[in-house]
Amino acid sequence: MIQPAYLETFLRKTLGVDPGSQVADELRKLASTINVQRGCMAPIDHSRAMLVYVAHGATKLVASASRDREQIVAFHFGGDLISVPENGLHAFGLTALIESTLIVFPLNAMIDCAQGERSIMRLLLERAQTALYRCRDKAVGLGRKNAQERLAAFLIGMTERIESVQDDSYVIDLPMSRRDIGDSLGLTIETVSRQFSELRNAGLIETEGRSRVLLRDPGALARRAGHI
Amino acid sequence: MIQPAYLETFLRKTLGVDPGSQVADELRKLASTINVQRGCMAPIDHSRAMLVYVAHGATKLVASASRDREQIVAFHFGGDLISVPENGLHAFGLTALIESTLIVFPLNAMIDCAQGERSIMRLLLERAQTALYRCRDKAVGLGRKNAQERLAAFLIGMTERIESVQDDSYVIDLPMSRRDIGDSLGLTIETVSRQFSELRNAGLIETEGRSRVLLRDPGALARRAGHI
DNA sequence: CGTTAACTTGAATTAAGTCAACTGTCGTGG
DNA sequence: CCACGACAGTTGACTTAATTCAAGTTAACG
Repeated sequence: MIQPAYLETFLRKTLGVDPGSQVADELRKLASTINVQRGCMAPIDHSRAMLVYVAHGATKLVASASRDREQIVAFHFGGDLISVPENGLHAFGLTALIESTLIVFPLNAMIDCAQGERSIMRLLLERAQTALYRCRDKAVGLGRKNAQERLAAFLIGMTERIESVQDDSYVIDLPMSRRDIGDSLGLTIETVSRQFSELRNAGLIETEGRSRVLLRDPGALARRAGHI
Repeated sequence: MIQPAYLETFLRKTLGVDPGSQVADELRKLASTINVQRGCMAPIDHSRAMLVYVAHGATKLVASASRDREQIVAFHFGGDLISVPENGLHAFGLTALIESTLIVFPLNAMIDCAQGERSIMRLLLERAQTALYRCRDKAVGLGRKNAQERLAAFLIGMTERIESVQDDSYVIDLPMSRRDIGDSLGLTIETVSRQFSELRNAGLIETEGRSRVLLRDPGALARRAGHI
């Protein structure tokens, strides 16, 4: 079930557009709000670049390097803006990790109609920069870090994005599976599992069930992440 | 020796700004044009994000994962725009591969003064998207491709950017060393060398001296690159 | 409470890294 | 213009981190 309010909130709060303005009207025409169930791929037209706003939920942006070799390029959470490229070297797909509401715009049409609005252009540019910086950090991890450093960096990064504090140690409820973590870190599911065990044995983390992780010593974890 | 004309050309041709306008004047005040010798790091203030235009030359953007583990995040050539982040998780440095002329702007100040100009904002956004897409493709390679696929993809990618045709086969003069290629592909110098030899033995490429590569069978090379 | 899929653990394999020796290229100075 | 030196690149032998294959466990859901 789609809350039409999501689009209005996005226009007003995120883009800072006057709901009565002509730009708002044009953007409403371009937008399609979709609800995607856990594990389902968002039905996105991949023949042109799209801009997706995560109104609510969590998603993964997956590239297929080839048959059964997938690389998760980024995870996204409520409030994030995702730029989904048209298919090029690799095929991209956007999949919901939990039930999510997404607002989808054709990127170029959206820019055409927003280019007069300073606040929108500025926001898009800032978000693109953030995505670029995150992607670069990911590249550094994939290129030059070992399995343990990658997992530690992943946990630290996730904590910054979905943290909730509980008696002086950070608690995160990961919406993604071990397979997703592996596909994001360029590792196999088994290696991810072994590294979880090592961090657990070292007393740096605890786990509860499949998804909950408690960071018992964030400082030590950050050191293992190989951040200078 | 710095050609002052570079800045004017950048303002007029790349940004599409009227040289007599107030914006042009403000941008001139923000810009610093520097000449960087082969192998030297550009003297950039890393306490804030910078935007660098490569007026002429070739550069590498390097992140230090930690002592003697460097990851090259991107290569750039004349006409490219680079967004150099302020130091965060990793320390970044921009180094010239050959003697280069760079025009450096503080990113935020530049956006402040350009945000009224549609063409500039649009250009910056497009360039940021391109950088993001390239970075994602790099992440896919680093996460899910083997050494040979990485080198093949690298050669194909470089050909698209610095190609010159010579009797029906592509010829590229790589401005970077084997070490740079390794640091970009997340491999050691020895592995890069072995993969060059394999591609050579397979008849897909020939090499002349240290830097020249002839692509004898670009189609087969692209197939080895693992592009779908 | 049972079933299934997700996760974990262990043993064997492999791709890439490391260490070490050798060779080729390129720039310099005789 | 050639010879030399220094460094970049290549090749080989060995090591290792992560993958693969194969059993177990455990968590979550009906």
